[in-house]
Amino acid sequence: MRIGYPCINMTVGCKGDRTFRLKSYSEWRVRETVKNNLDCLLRVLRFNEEHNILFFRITSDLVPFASHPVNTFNWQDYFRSEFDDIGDFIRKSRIRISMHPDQFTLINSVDKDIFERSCKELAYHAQILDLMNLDTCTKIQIHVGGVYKNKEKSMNRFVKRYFRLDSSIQCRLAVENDDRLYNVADCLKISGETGMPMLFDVFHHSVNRTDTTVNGALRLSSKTWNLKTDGIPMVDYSSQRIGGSPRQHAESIELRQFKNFLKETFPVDFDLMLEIKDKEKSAIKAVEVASRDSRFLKTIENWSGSERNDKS
DNA sequence: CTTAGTCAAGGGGTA
DNA sequence: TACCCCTTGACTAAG
Repeated sequence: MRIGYPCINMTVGCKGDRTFRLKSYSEWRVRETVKNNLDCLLRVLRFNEEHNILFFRITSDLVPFASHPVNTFNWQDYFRSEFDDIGDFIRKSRIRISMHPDQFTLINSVDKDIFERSCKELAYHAQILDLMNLDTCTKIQIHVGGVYKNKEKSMNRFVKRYFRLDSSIQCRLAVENDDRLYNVADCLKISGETGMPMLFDVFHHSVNRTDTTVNGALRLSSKTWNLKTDGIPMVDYSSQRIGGSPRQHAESIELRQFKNFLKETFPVDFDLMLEIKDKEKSAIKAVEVASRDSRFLKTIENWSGSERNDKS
């Protein structure tokens, strides 16, 4: 078990998701922004390694307008050595990476143009991971998409469209249950029809549930991950914001609940993404709690003495 | 300098 | 049809 958080670190003092307005687009601006974002990403990854945070979601905003026609700059070649270096660091530290395209990436959209744009956006995500030479255990997680007034048809459209995607994208995709439309059972069905692993989101399950328990859903989704090609399952975790609307994420991790979750899911192994607003602060607390859990300990201890700690 | 409006991209629910 | 929610700042022009 690795523990991590998404995209942003609030301690290190740099932002890895800087962007700008379309109106102020220039090649120079892309170059400067991507340089900043890649530098920052490496700093954040170093911070994470030092704190035993070995799971991290890379922001989709790494390259501004990456899949937009306005961006004709060949950032892939220009930053090749930076991507190489970051990838080397990730592999050496045994950090697990995921990405999560924004909600307008919809491969089941009834609108062909939206599907086309989504393909480009997914290609961009896969390209980032390819440039870092990361394997297929590195996942790009997406939701099923909209219902468009006919859920069954929309699920079938998702499956059909999946098979039209480039294999470099297919091999990295995981489908995640969302908080309103497609629950665990729906995603398991799609997983069965496509062969893609299902990423279980504990919080979404609590607001868009089936009659399966957390543990049941976890076990079912775990079976969809091929250990060799997909790695151990990824799981998203959050709790509800106190006093907030039912779908809002918590400000900080609720430790009592988290301990309970660890107990409840034992001994199923997975990598856990904490979708909590205060980011690395909660991740550090969770690592502290999990350091009494054998799944987490095994991960850390198995790696001592390996390359990772061989820095002298 | 501070502030408020705006920003590439969607879907769904409600009034 | 119009607006709000999800979520998230941070960019940018205006004051």
